[in-house]
Amino acid sequence: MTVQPTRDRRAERREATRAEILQAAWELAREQGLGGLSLRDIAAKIGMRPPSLYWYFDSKHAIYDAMFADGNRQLLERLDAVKLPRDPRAALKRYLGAFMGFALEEPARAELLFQRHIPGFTPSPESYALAEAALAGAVKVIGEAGVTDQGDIDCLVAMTAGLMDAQMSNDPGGNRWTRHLNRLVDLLVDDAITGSTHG
Amino acid sequence: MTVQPTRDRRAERREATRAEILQAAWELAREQGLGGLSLRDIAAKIGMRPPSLYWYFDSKHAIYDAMFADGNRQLLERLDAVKLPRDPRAALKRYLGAFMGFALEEPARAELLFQRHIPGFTPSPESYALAEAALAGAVKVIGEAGVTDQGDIDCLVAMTAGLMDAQMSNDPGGNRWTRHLNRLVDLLVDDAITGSTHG
DNA sequence: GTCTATATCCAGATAGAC
DNA sequence: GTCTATCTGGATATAGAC
Repeated sequence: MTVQPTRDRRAERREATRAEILQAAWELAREQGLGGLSLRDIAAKIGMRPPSLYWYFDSKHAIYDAMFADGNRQLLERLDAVKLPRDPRAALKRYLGAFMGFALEEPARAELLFQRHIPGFTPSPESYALAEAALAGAVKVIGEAGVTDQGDIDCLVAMTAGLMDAQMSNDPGGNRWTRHLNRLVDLLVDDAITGSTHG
Repeated sequence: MTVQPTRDRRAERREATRAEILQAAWELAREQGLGGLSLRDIAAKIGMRPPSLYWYFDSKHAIYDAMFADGNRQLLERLDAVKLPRDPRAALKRYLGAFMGFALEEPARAELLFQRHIPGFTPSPESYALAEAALAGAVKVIGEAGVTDQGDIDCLVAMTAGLMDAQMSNDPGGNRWTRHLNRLVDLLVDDAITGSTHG
Protein backbone atom coordinates (compact mmCIF):
# COMPACT_ATOMS: atom_id res chain seq x y z
CA MET A 1 0.00 0.00 0.00
CA THR A 2 1.03 3.59 -0.44
CA VAL A 3 1.99 5.73 2.50
CA GLN A 4 -0.57 8.50 3.28
CA PRO A 5 0.83 11.92 4.19
CA THR A 6 -0.59 13.33 7.41
CA ARG A 7 -1.14 16.78 5.95
CA ASP A 8 -2.89 17.71 2.77
CA ARG A 9 -0.68 20.51 1.56
CA ARG A 10 -2.89 21.10 -1.44
CA ALA A 11 -5.98 21.64 0.69
CA GLU A 12 -4.04 23.95 2.94
CA ARG A 13 -2.93 26.04 0.04
CA ARG A 14 -6.44 26.18 -1.30
CA GLU A 15 -7.73 27.37 2.03
CA ALA A 16 -5.04 30.02 2.14
CA THR A 17 -6.06 31.34 -1.27
CA ARG A 18 -9.72 31.33 -0.26
CA ALA A 19 -8.76 33.45 2.73
CA GLU A 20 -6.81 35.77 0.48
CA ILE A 21 -9.83 36.22 -1.75
CA LEU A 22 -12.05 36.99 1.21
CA GLN A 23 -9.59 39.49 2.58
CA ALA A 24 -9.48 41.28 -0.77
CA ALA A 25 -13.27 41.26 -0.84
CA TRP A 26 -13.45 42.86 2.60
CA GLU A 27 -11.00 45.55 1.63
CA LEU A 28 -12.94 46.40 -1.48
CA ALA A 29 -16.20 46.42 0.43
CA ARG A 30 -14.63 48.84 2.86
CA GLU A 31 -13.42 51.08 0.07
CA GLN A 32 -16.36 51.17 -2.27
CA GLY A 33 -19.28 49.71 -0.38
CA LEU A 34 -20.63 46.22 -0.18
CA GLY A 35 -22.90 46.59 -3.17
CA GLY A 36 -20.10 47.74 -5.43
CA LEU A 37 -18.20 44.51 -5.04
CA SER A 38 -17.31 42.87 -8.33
CA LEU A 39 -15.45 39.71 -9.18
CA ARG A 40 -13.30 41.73 -11.54
CA ASP A 41 -12.01 43.95 -8.78
CA ILE A 42 -11.51 41.13 -6.33
CA ALA A 43 -9.50 39.18 -8.87
CA ALA A 44 -7.47 42.21 -9.86
CA LYS A 45 -6.62 42.92 -6.25
CA ILE A 46 -4.91 39.57 -5.82
CA GLY A 47 -3.40 39.37 -9.29
CA MET A 48 -5.87 36.93 -10.79
CA ARG A 49 -8.31 36.90 -13.67
CA PRO A 50 -12.00 36.78 -12.76
CA PRO A 51 -12.66 33.23 -13.97
CA SER A 52 -10.00 31.87 -11.68
CA LEU A 53 -12.10 32.77 -8.67
CA TYR A 54 -14.55 30.10 -9.69
CA TRP A 55 -12.06 27.45 -8.76
CA TYR A 56 -12.42 28.66 -5.15
CA PHE A 57 -16.03 29.80 -4.99
CA ASP A 58 -19.05 28.59 -6.91
CA SER A 59 -20.52 32.04 -7.39
CA LYS A 60 -20.49 35.60 -6.19
CA HIS A 61 -23.18 34.74 -3.66
CA ALA A 62 -20.89 32.05 -2.29
CA ILE A 63 -18.34 34.77 -1.60
CA TYR A 64 -20.94 36.88 0.16
CA ASP A 65 -21.92 33.85 2.17
CA ALA A 66 -18.35 33.18 3.22
CA MET A 67 -18.02 36.84 4.21
CA PHE A 68 -21.23 36.62 6.20
CA ALA A 69 -19.96 33.57 8.06
CA ASP A 70 -16.58 35.19 8.52
CA GLY A 71 -18.06 38.36 9.96
CA ASN A 72 -20.25 36.44 12.37
CA ARG A 73 -17.28 34.42 13.53
CA GLN A 74 -15.46 37.67 14.22
CA LEU A 75 -18.47 38.89 16.16
CA LEU A 76 -18.68 35.73 18.27
CA GLU A 77 -14.98 35.88 18.97
CA ARG A 78 -15.23 39.51 20.00
CA LEU A 79 -18.19 38.93 22.27
CA ASP A 80 -16.56 35.88 23.85
CA ALA A 81 -13.51 37.93 24.67
CA VAL A 82 -15.49 40.59 26.54
CA LYS A 83 -14.65 40.56 30.24
CA LEU A 84 -18.05 40.73 31.88
CA PRO A 85 -18.32 42.43 35.26
CA ARG A 86 -19.96 40.35 37.97
CA ASP A 87 -22.92 42.69 38.27
CA PRO A 88 -25.41 41.46 35.65
CA ARG A 89 -26.65 44.91 34.75
CA ALA A 90 -23.13 46.19 34.22
CA ALA A 91 -22.37 43.04 32.25
CA LEU A 92 -25.31 43.70 29.94
CA LYS A 93 -24.15 47.25 29.30
CA ARG A 94 -20.65 46.06 28.58
CA TYR A 95 -21.93 43.36 26.25
CA LEU A 96 -24.21 45.61 24.22
CA GLY A 97 -21.52 48.26 24.15
CA ALA A 98 -19.09 45.74 22.70
CA PHE A 99 -21.68 44.79 20.12
CA MET A 100 -22.15 48.39 19.06
CA GLY A 101 -18.44 48.99 18.95
CA PHE A 102 -18.02 45.98 16.72
CA ALA A 103 -20.70 47.17 14.34
CA LEU A 104 -19.43 50.73 14.16
CA GLU A 105 -15.81 49.95 13.54
CA GLU A 106 -16.54 48.49 10.10
CA PRO A 107 -19.69 49.77 8.44
CA ALA A 108 -19.40 47.42 5.47
CA ARG A 109 -19.30 44.43 7.77
CA ALA A 110 -22.25 45.72 9.76
CA GLU A 111 -24.13 46.27 6.54
CA LEU A 112 -23.67 42.65 5.55
CA LEU A 113 -24.37 41.20 8.98
CA PHE A 114 -27.10 43.39 10.41
CA GLN A 115 -28.87 44.99 7.52
CA ARG A 116 -29.93 42.93 4.59
CA HIS A 117 -29.87 44.62 1.31
CA ILE A 118 -27.83 42.61 -1.10
CA PRO A 119 -30.23 41.93 -3.99
CA GLY A 120 -30.61 38.18 -4.17
CA PHE A 121 -28.44 37.10 -1.28
CA THR A 122 -29.68 34.92 1.55
CA PRO A 123 -27.18 33.36 3.95
CA SER A 124 -26.88 29.61 3.85
CA PRO A 125 -28.29 27.77 6.87
CA GLU A 126 -24.80 27.06 8.18
CA SER A 127 -23.84 30.71 8.01
CA TYR A 128 -27.11 31.84 9.47
CA ALA A 129 -26.63 29.52 12.42
CA LEU A 130 -23.60 31.58 13.37
CA ALA A 131 -25.70 34.73 13.40
CA GLU A 132 -28.26 33.05 15.61
CA ALA A 133 -25.54 31.97 18.00
CA ALA A 134 -24.52 35.59 18.43
CA LEU A 135 -28.10 36.62 19.16
CA ALA A 136 -28.44 33.75 21.62
CA GLY A 137 -25.42 35.06 23.49
CA ALA A 138 -27.07 38.44 23.84
CA VAL A 139 -30.31 36.91 25.04
CA LYS A 140 -28.38 35.02 27.71
CA VAL A 141 -26.75 38.15 29.09
CA ILE A 142 -30.05 39.99 28.92
CA GLY A 143 -31.69 37.18 30.86
CA GLU A 144 -29.04 37.30 33.55
CA ALA A 145 -29.90 40.95 34.01
CA GLY A 146 -33.42 39.87 34.87
CA VAL A 147 -35.13 40.45 31.53
CA THR A 148 -36.77 37.28 30.26
CA ASP A 149 -40.02 38.41 28.69
CA GLN A 150 -39.80 38.20 24.90
CA GLY A 151 -41.38 41.61 24.45
CA ASP A 152 -38.85 43.20 26.77
CA ILE A 153 -36.01 41.47 24.98
CA ASP A 154 -37.36 42.70 21.65
CA CYS A 155 -37.41 46.23 22.98
CA LEU A 156 -33.84 46.04 24.19
CA VAL A 157 -32.60 44.63 20.92
CA ALA A 158 -34.56 47.09 18.80
CA MET A 159 -33.40 50.00 20.91
CA THR A 160 -29.77 48.96 20.61
CA ALA A 161 -30.11 48.52 16.87
CA GLY A 162 -31.85 51.87 16.60
CA LEU A 163 -29.01 53.70 18.31
CA MET A 164 -26.50 51.83 16.19
CA ASP A 165 -28.25 52.62 12.91
CA ALA A 166 -28.66 56.27 13.74
CA GLN A 167 -25.03 56.49 14.75
CA MET A 168 -23.78 54.82 11.57
CA SER A 169 -26.02 56.80 9.25
CA ASN A 170 -25.77 60.26 10.72
CA ASP A 171 -22.61 60.54 12.75
CA PRO A 172 -20.14 57.80 11.86
CA GLY A 173 -17.15 57.95 14.12
CA GLY A 174 -18.95 60.06 16.72
CA ASN A 175 -20.96 59.12 19.78
CA ARG A 176 -24.05 61.30 19.55
CA TRP A 177 -26.33 58.25 19.81
CA THR A 178 -24.18 55.54 21.31
CA ARG A 179 -23.58 57.61 24.44
CA HIS A 180 -27.17 57.01 25.46
CA LEU A 181 -26.85 53.25 25.53
CA ASN A 182 -26.28 52.78 29.24
CA ARG A 183 -29.04 55.13 30.23
CA LEU A 184 -31.56 53.44 27.96
CA VAL A 185 -30.51 50.01 29.16
CA ASP A 186 -31.19 51.09 32.73
CA LEU A 187 -34.52 52.52 31.73
CA LEU A 188 -35.68 49.42 29.90
CA VAL A 189 -34.34 46.89 32.35
CA ASP A 190 -35.82 48.73 35.32
CA ASP A 191 -39.16 48.88 33.60
CA ALA A 192 -39.01 45.24 32.56
CA ILE A 193 -38.21 44.07 36.07
CA THR A 194 -40.87 46.25 37.66
CA GLY A 195 -43.39 45.10 35.13
CA SER A 196 -42.62 41.43 35.66
CA THR A 197 -43.03 41.58 39.44
CA HIS A 198 -46.33 43.36 39.12
CA GLY A 199 -47.75 41.47 36.17
CA MET B 1 -50.36 90.73 -31.04
CA THR B 2 -51.35 87.13 -30.67
CA VAL B 3 -53.77 86.02 -28.02
CA GLN B 4 -52.17 84.05 -25.19
CA PRO B 5 -54.04 81.02 -23.91
CA THR B 6 -54.52 81.00 -20.14
CA ARG B 7 -53.62 77.35 -19.81
CA ASP B 8 -50.61 75.55 -21.17
CA ARG B 9 -52.17 72.31 -22.25
CA ARG B 10 -48.82 70.95 -23.37
CA ALA B 11 -47.26 71.48 -19.96
CA GLU B 12 -50.27 69.90 -18.32
CA ARG B 13 -49.97 66.84 -20.44
CA ARG B 14 -46.29 66.61 -19.76
CA GLU B 15 -46.92 66.73 -16.04
CA ALA B 16 -49.53 64.03 -16.36
CA THR B 17 -47.10 61.77 -18.13
CA ARG B 18 -44.43 62.45 -15.53
CA ALA B 19 -46.91 61.40 -12.87
CA GLU B 20 -47.70 58.28 -14.84
CA ILE B 21 -44.03 57.40 -15.00
CA LEU B 22 -43.65 57.88 -11.28
CA GLN B 23 -46.67 55.76 -10.54
CA ALA B 24 -45.26 52.96 -12.66
CA ALA B 25 -41.94 53.30 -10.87
CA TRP B 26 -43.62 52.99 -7.47
CA GLU B 27 -45.51 49.92 -8.54
CA LEU B 28 -42.36 48.24 -9.80
CA ALA B 29 -40.47 49.19 -6.66
CA ARG B 30 -43.25 47.60 -4.65
CA GLU B 31 -43.13 44.43 -6.71
CA GLN B 32 -39.43 43.85 -7.12
CA GLY B 33 -37.69 46.13 -4.68
CA LEU B 34 -36.30 49.58 -5.06
CA GLY B 35 -32.89 48.47 -6.23
CA GLY B 36 -34.29 46.35 -9.02
CA LEU B 37 -35.88 49.32 -10.70
CA SER B 38 -34.91 49.67 -14.34
CA LEU B 39 -35.84 52.13 -17.05
CA ARG B 40 -36.70 49.22 -19.29
CA ASP B 41 -39.39 47.98 -16.94
CA ILE B 42 -40.76 51.42 -16.19
CA ALA B 43 -41.08 52.18 -19.87
CA ALA B 44 -42.61 48.82 -20.62
CA LYS B 45 -45.20 49.29 -17.89
CA ILE B 46 -46.62 52.39 -19.55
CA GLY B 47 -46.19 51.27 -23.12
CA MET B 48 -43.11 53.28 -23.95
CA ARG B 49 -39.57 52.54 -25.06
CA PRO B 50 -36.83 53.32 -22.57
CA PRO B 51 -35.32 56.27 -24.44
CA SER B 52 -38.64 58.08 -24.38
CA LEU B 53 -38.36 58.49 -20.64
CA TYR B 54 -35.51 60.88 -21.19
CA TRP B 55 -37.90 63.40 -22.54
CA TYR B 56 -39.47 63.56 -19.07
CA PHE B 57 -36.54 62.93 -16.77
CA ASP B 58 -32.87 63.71 -17.25
CA SER B 59 -31.66 60.44 -15.73
CA LYS B 60 -32.58 57.53 -13.55
CA HIS B 61 -31.42 59.45 -10.52
CA ALA B 62 -33.84 62.22 -11.44
CA ILE B 63 -36.62 59.64 -11.21
CA TYR B 64 -35.40 58.51 -7.81
CA ASP B 65 -35.28 62.11 -6.72
CA ALA B 66 -38.82 62.73 -7.86
CA MET B 67 -39.91 59.61 -6.00
CA PHE B 68 -38.10 60.79 -2.90
CA ALA B 69 -39.85 64.14 -3.03
CA ASP B 70 -43.15 62.45 -3.78
CA GLY B 71 -42.84 60.09 -0.82
CA ASN B 72 -41.97 62.90 1.53
CA ARG B 73 -44.93 64.91 0.34
CA GLN B 74 -47.14 61.91 1.07
CA LEU B 75 -45.61 61.70 4.53
CA LEU B 76 -46.18 65.37 5.28
CA GLU B 77 -49.74 65.11 4.06
CA ARG B 78 -50.36 62.08 6.22
CA LEU B 79 -48.89 63.65 9.32
CA ASP B 80 -50.78 66.86 8.77
CA ALA B 81 -54.01 64.91 8.60
CA VAL B 82 -53.47 63.23 11.96
CA LYS B 83 -56.01 64.38 14.49
CA LEU B 84 -53.91 65.08 17.55
CA PRO B 85 -55.51 64.63 20.99
CA ARG B 86 -55.25 67.61 23.28
CA ASP B 87 -53.04 65.80 25.76
CA PRO B 88 -49.48 66.33 24.47
CA ARG B 89 -48.27 62.89 25.50
CA ALA B 90 -51.16 61.19 23.76
CA ALA B 91 -50.55 63.43 20.76
CA LEU B 92 -46.95 62.31 20.58
CA LYS B 93 -47.96 58.67 20.66
CA ARG B 94 -50.51 59.24 17.95
CA TYR B 95 -48.01 61.14 15.83
CA LEU B 96 -45.22 58.56 16.07
CA GLY B 97 -47.75 55.80 15.57
CA ALA B 98 -48.90 57.44 12.37
CA PHE B 99 -45.31 57.74 11.26
CA MET B 100 -44.68 54.05 11.82
CA GLY B 101 -47.89 53.11 10.11
CA PHE B 102 -46.90 55.17 7.10
CA ALA B 103 -43.51 53.50 6.92
CA LEU B 104 -44.82 49.98 7.34
CA GLU B 105 -47.58 50.19 4.81
CA GLU B 106 -45.11 50.49 1.94
CA PRO B 107 -41.68 49.04 2.57
CA ALA B 108 -40.25 50.23 -0.74
CA ARG B 109 -41.21 53.78 0.05
CA ALA B 110 -39.75 53.53 3.53
CA GLU B 111 -36.56 52.12 2.05
CA LEU B 112 -36.20 55.15 -0.19
CA LEU B 113 -37.16 57.71 2.44
CA PHE B 114 -35.68 56.40 5.65
CA GLN B 115 -32.84 54.10 4.74
CA ARG B 116 -30.24 55.12 2.23
CA HIS B 117 -29.39 52.22 0.04
CA ILE B 118 -29.37 53.37 -3.52
CA PRO B 119 -25.80 53.27 -4.84
CA GLY B 120 -25.01 56.74 -6.10
CA PHE B 121 -28.22 58.52 -5.22
CA THR B 122 -28.36 61.63 -3.05
CA PRO B 123 -31.55 63.65 -2.87
CA SER B 124 -31.45 67.12 -4.35
CA PRO B 125 -31.55 69.97 -1.83
CA GLU B 126 -35.15 70.75 -2.73
CA SER B 127 -36.22 67.16 -2.11
CA TYR B 128 -34.20 66.89 1.04
CA ALA B 129 -35.85 69.99 2.41
CA LEU B 130 -39.14 68.10 2.38
CA ALA B 131 -37.61 65.34 4.48
CA GLU B 132 -36.34 67.90 6.97
CA ALA B 133 -39.77 69.46 7.20
CA ALA B 134 -41.19 66.09 8.26
CA LEU B 135 -38.56 65.70 10.95
CA ALA B 136 -39.20 69.24 12.14
CA GLY B 137 -42.86 68.35 12.60
CA ALA B 138 -41.91 65.43 14.81
CA VAL B 139 -39.57 67.57 16.87
CA LYS B 140 -42.38 70.04 17.43
CA VAL B 141 -44.77 67.41 18.77
CA ILE B 142 -41.99 65.91 20.87
CA GLY B 143 -41.27 69.32 22.31
CA GLU B 144 -44.93 69.87 23.20
CA ALA B 145 -44.75 66.68 25.22
CA GLY B 146 -42.03 68.30 27.29
CA VAL B 147 -38.96 66.81 25.64
CA THR B 148 -36.63 69.50 24.41
CA ASP B 149 -33.14 68.22 25.13
CA GLN B 150 -31.43 67.15 21.90
CA GLY B 151 -30.16 63.94 23.46
CA ASP B 152 -33.64 62.98 24.60
CA ILE B 153 -35.03 63.77 21.16
CA ASP B 154 -32.34 61.64 19.57
CA CYS B 155 -33.28 58.74 21.83
CA LEU B 156 -36.95 59.01 20.96
CA VAL B 157 -36.26 59.16 17.25
CA ALA B 158 -33.74 56.31 17.34
CA MET B 159 -36.05 54.17 19.42
CA THR B 160 -38.94 54.72 17.02
CA ALA B 161 -36.74 53.93 14.05
CA GLY B 162 -35.41 50.84 15.81
CA LEU B 163 -38.88 49.45 16.38
CA MET B 164 -39.82 50.27 12.81
CA ASP B 165 -36.76 48.61 11.30
CA ALA B 166 -37.16 45.49 13.40
CA GLN B 167 -40.81 45.28 12.46
CA MET B 168 -40.15 45.68 8.74
CA SER B 169 -37.24 43.26 8.66
CA ASN B 170 -38.52 40.48 10.87
CA ASP B 171 -42.28 40.61 11.00
CA PRO B 172 -43.70 42.66 8.15
CA GLY B 173 -47.42 42.98 8.53
CA GLY B 174 -47.34 42.04 12.21
CA ASN B 175 -47.04 44.12 15.34
CA ARG B 176 -44.46 42.28 17.42
CA TRP B 177 -42.36 45.41 17.75
CA THR B 178 -44.73 48.27 17.00
CA ARG B 179 -46.98 47.30 19.89
CA HIS B 180 -44.31 48.52 22.29
CA LEU B 181 -44.28 52.05 20.95
CA ASN B 182 -46.58 53.68 23.50
CA ARG B 183 -44.90 52.01 26.43
CA LEU B 184 -41.45 53.09 25.29
CA VAL B 185 -42.63 56.61 24.60
CA ASP B 186 -43.92 56.84 28.17
CA LEU B 187 -40.67 55.46 29.47
CA LEU B 188 -38.48 57.87 27.57
CA VAL B 189 -40.62 60.94 28.03
CA ASP B 190 -40.99 60.33 31.77
CA ASP B 191 -37.27 59.92 32.09
CA ALA B 192 -36.55 62.99 29.98
CA ILE B 193 -38.89 65.17 32.01
CA THR B 194 -37.58 63.87 35.33
CA GLY B 195 -34.02 64.34 34.20
CA SER B 196 -34.61 67.88 33.02
CA THR B 197 -36.12 69.00 36.32
CA HIS B 198 -33.24 67.52 38.25
CA GLY B 199 -30.38 68.45 35.95
C1' DG C 1 -43.19 63.21 -28.30
C1' DT C 2 -41.97 58.84 -29.49
C1' DC C 3 -39.56 55.88 -32.05
C1' DT C 4 -35.43 52.73 -33.92
C1' DA C 5 -30.89 51.92 -33.68
C1' DT C 6 -26.91 52.05 -31.38
C1' DA C 7 -23.06 53.27 -28.23
C1' DT C 8 -20.81 52.07 -24.21
C1' DC C 9 -20.03 49.73 -20.45
C1' DC C 10 -20.54 46.56 -17.00
C1' DA C 11 -21.76 42.31 -14.77
C1' DG C 12 -21.56 37.01 -13.68
C1' DA C 13 -20.56 32.82 -15.56
C1' DT C 14 -18.76 28.90 -18.69
C1' DA C 15 -15.63 26.23 -22.08
C1' DG C 16 -11.63 24.53 -22.86
C1' DA C 17 -6.51 25.17 -23.73
C1' DC C 18 -2.29 24.81 -21.16
C1' DG D 1 -4.77 26.10 -10.96
C1' DT D 2 -4.79 29.69 -14.03
C1' DC D 3 -5.40 31.36 -18.24
C1' DT D 4 -7.76 33.32 -22.83
C1' DA D 5 -11.79 33.76 -25.17
C1' DT D 6 -16.43 34.02 -25.13
C1' DC D 7 -21.38 33.78 -23.86
C1' DT D 8 -25.35 36.02 -22.19
C1' DG D 9 -27.62 39.49 -20.47
C1' DG D 10 -28.24 43.58 -18.18
C1' DA D 11 -27.89 48.55 -17.58
C1' DT D 12 -28.00 53.96 -18.74
C1' DA D 13 -27.71 57.01 -22.19
C1' DT D 14 -27.43 59.38 -26.94
C1' DA D 15 -28.30 60.34 -32.08
C1' DG D 16 -31.28 61.20 -35.22
C1' DA D 17 -35.46 59.78 -38.10
C1' DC D 18 -40.37 60.57 -38.17
